[in-house]
Amino acid sequence: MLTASEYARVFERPQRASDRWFTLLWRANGRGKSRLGLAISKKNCRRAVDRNLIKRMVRESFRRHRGRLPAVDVVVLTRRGIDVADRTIIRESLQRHWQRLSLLNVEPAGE
RNA sequence: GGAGUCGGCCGGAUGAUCGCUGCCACGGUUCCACCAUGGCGGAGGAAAGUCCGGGCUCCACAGGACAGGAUGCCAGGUAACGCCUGGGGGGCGCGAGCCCACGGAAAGUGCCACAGAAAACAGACCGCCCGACCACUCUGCCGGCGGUUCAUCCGGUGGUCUCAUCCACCGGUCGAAGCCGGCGAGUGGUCGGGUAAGGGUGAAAAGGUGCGGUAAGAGCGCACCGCGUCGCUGGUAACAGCGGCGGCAGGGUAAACCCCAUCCGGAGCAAGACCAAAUAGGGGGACGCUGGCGCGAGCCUGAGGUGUGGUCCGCACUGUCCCCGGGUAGGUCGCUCGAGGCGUCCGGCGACGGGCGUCCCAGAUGAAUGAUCAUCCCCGACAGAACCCGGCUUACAGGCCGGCUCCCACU
RNA sequence: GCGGGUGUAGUUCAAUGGUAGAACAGGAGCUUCCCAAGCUUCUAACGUGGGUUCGAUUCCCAUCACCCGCU
Repeated sequence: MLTASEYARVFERPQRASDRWFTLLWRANGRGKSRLGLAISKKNCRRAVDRNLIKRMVRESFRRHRGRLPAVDVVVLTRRGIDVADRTIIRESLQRHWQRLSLLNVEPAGE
């Protein structure tokens, strides 16, 4: 996702799912493919190195699961404690999120 | 071999596949955008903290002064600095070496708790010394009175045999106790003076040590050191050395106010420049409209139009078109060739400067480095560019190189 | 990117450069048949590291943590 207005459209009327590490907000976009947005707050993750690392991991994981996802705009938010979590745990958490998202029936993007 | 100190450097490596991103080339459609293929790149020594200094951009500005802030031994380096280099001075360390906001307290103001006699301006609590007086004590000295016994000594006379010796007597000398007077010493007290050596308090109380000197003392005198001042010499200078003179000024604190010298305009790439939808509003022009008022700009009124509604009534809204400028969303530039890196030569103790050669080495903008696999090792710390650069500071697994110092052992 | 503020007992706050204090909380005791309240008493702190000073919570520098503002 590229612009502030696209993010705002998701935050306006999102569907959501969360676990200990991440909160995912999504909304159908009617474009025929899924798009990713990141919101890694400085409050939950103080060091720039950790924020960049999490963004890389989310991007890579999204890239590998993208083919099975419905046509939604999804925004990934972090929760507190993410900066001290183990990498493999974060990776598994992301995989569960994508699998769950791919099984959902997403209603078309009605305004 | 051990301990230490200073300086420099590295910050996992290699390969394969799938991805992300910038530029270039050639294509896919004609340009842009986008896509494909190929090539070349793609986080740090601190990218960090934002503590200083500059470049760049915009705003302001004749010059000066005040206010405010910063800096503060000297010289140099630099675009500049609160940085660096070299030197001086002080402190610490056996040493290599390390540390220092290191101008001014005879311009003024403030503060210095407790203790102490006294904390800033010269004084004096104890003590020491001198003098006077009073009281007491005492051995000592002098003079007078007194004068016993013994011994000594001197002189005389006599005896024994001249002398010597011995004996006796006389005189003198000496002389105990006691009394009187004077002197002296000591102790205590009062008063008057002289001292700042010593004691004690403190972080700090009118230089230090020694000798002389003195009633006791004192730079009172002298020597050395310290201080001040003058001169000479060395040094660009800070400063150092030597010599003369002065016996000696006068507490500390300026990271308390302050004084002196030097420097500083303000903001920051979200600076700034440009392009520019939709909606509302501003300016200008043209056109259109029932009636009324007005010379006119215009005002009032309705009609007309749009929406609601099956239709009428009703209700709500309302000139149309074109141009201009500001400007929001959004976008483009600024944006990386630079006080640049590497190599080499020259100048300089050095920081650094100069010449030549060579290289182009991140430029994102919801913000790029990841995933999987293989091999190796010491199994990988602190940590992610956001306009750029020079410093400082802070964080950091492990490792490499070099200089120097101290100790131990052996040769 | 720029700028400001605050760190003191377990908590909330004070304090001219000269012994760090108050309230609440906690412990012990008294009081009560017991509890509460009350009374007495005790414990406990200057974020960290340097420097200036005789002496620093206070002054200066650095650093760490937290909070806030502008764009």
